[in-house]
This record gives sequence, C-alpha cells and structure tokens, in this order.
Amino acid sequence: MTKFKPTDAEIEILHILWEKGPASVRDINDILNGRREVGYTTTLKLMQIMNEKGLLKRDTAARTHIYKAVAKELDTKNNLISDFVNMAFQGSSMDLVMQALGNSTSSPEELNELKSLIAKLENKE
Amino acid sequence: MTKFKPTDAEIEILHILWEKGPASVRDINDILNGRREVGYTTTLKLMQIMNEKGLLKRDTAARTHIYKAVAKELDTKNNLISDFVNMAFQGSSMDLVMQALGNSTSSPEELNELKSLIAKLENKE
DNA sequence: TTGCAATTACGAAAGGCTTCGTATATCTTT
DNA sequence: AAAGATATACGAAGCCTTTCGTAATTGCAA
Repeated sequence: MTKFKPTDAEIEILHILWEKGPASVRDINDILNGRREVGYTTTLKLMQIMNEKGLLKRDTAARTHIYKAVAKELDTKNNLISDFVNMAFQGSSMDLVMQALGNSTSSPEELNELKSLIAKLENKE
Repeated sequence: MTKFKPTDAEIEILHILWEKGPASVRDINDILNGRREVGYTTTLKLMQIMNEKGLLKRDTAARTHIYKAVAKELDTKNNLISDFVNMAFQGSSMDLVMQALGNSTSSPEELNELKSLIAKLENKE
C-alpha cells in the first residue's frame, strides 16, 4: 500500500477526476475556473506533477493527454483522515467523530444511517 | 471570532499548552524532545511566531518568558475540522464522520457515548 | 567579579506548494 | 501554405513553514 499524500490543490483535482472520470487538462481547468480563476498552465503543471508522483496516470496517445486518477478515493480519504486524526486529535478517531458530529447539522436520515453503522460495528466484536 | 489557522508544528505546541497549562520554551522543548529531536531555538522561534500571530500570549516579566495558549481548544479543533471537511469531503461532515467511524476500532463504551450524542441530536430537532 | 550557562532576538537557509511566463510543437481554419 | 489557436514542457518566482546558527543579554556560581 503506497502512501498517498496529496496536497490541497491536488485533492481538488482528484475529486473532479473521481467524479467525472478521465479528463483532459482543459476539462479540469474549465471546472476549476467555474469556482475561481486559475491559469491553464497552473492546472497543467499540477497534473503533470501528480502524474510524476503516481497520483494520476495519463494517456499520451493523442495530442491532448487524458488523465485519470490512480489514487483510490476511499484509500486516499482514509489516509487523510489518519493524518488529520494524528495531527489534531492525537490519534483518537472517536474524538474526531464526536466533535465533528456534535458540530454538524444532520438530518434524521443521516443519523439513522449512522446508527446502522454503529449497529454493524457492535456486531463485529 | 478570529480565524485561527495554526500549522502542524503549531498545533503540536498548542496541544501541550492545552494540557499542561502555561509553560516556558524550555518546558515545551523538553516535551517535544521526548518525542523527537528538536533544536531549542526552533521551538523558541515557533513560539515567538505564535505569539505574534496571537495564538499564544506571553508573560515577559521574568527573564524566562511564560507562554499560554490564547487559541481555545474547542474552537481551534472546530476550525480544523471545518477546513478539513471542506478540503477532503466537500463540506459534508457526515461523510467524514461515517468514514472515520467505519475505519476506527472503537470500544463498546465509546460506541455508547456516540449513541448518547446521537440521541441528544435527535431530540434537538 | 569573572566566567559559564541559559535565554531571547534575529536573520536566513532549505524545502515544499502554487502560480505563471515563455518556448516549442501540433492541430485547424482559411 | 500561412496564421491563429491549442497543447505540452520547463523553469523559476513568491510564499509559507520549519529549522537552525549566531549574537546579544541576563542570571548564576565559583
């Protein structure tokens, strides 16, 4: 299991690729520009670096390269959570869960989902 | 409400001050050195910067300055969670909660605590 | 009091992230 | 074929974080 440690800008791009699937730099840049102003070569450079790091893989057959995410969404987020818990909650996932939950506004449906998950965890022991 | 945005190294120091209360640079540096090698002036500089940023306040009456945390633990962690959720979970606290919980190994007591919290949230609506 | 130890202040280097300018190559359109 | 648009490659600047070296100051001990 490789250790993914994407930066903030990289994660934003990963999210887009996870959702949309393989895309060109132009595709990604257009989406980013819908949120805020980003230069094309900025996005390009970022994705080239991500490719070097192994976060993305690209198909260079055509002039316009097509990139896809290598880093898996679940794995990546788990790594992020793990780092975050260590940094901010001294390793206690439950502390994070409690505080994040306490601070969020959650619908009854979401709370039910959460209760199911807890029930599942309880049966595992 | 000021926006605290401590860096990783700063958060490590904040944790110590939150737990131990006011302390000198020497105190903090000794504790940090129990975990890993850190130069004294490194810790000093960090705490000076934190003081400038308003994260810490210091008493300079004596030669050895005494620092205390200004940033409140709960507020700071809430801010960190908020940023993290936006960055990694596109704003959905519940997604974070579910994934963090699913990935943690939690004791029956902790799960009970969590259920109480959920019950409390359910009554609030 | 003289020298050693501890403290603060300050500057700056090293590394990482993000951004962009410029050069070059490859299409597309006329 | 020429001109313009679009793509990639590359280097470097700017900023932030972390780290540490050096100098100056203060306190303590012999």
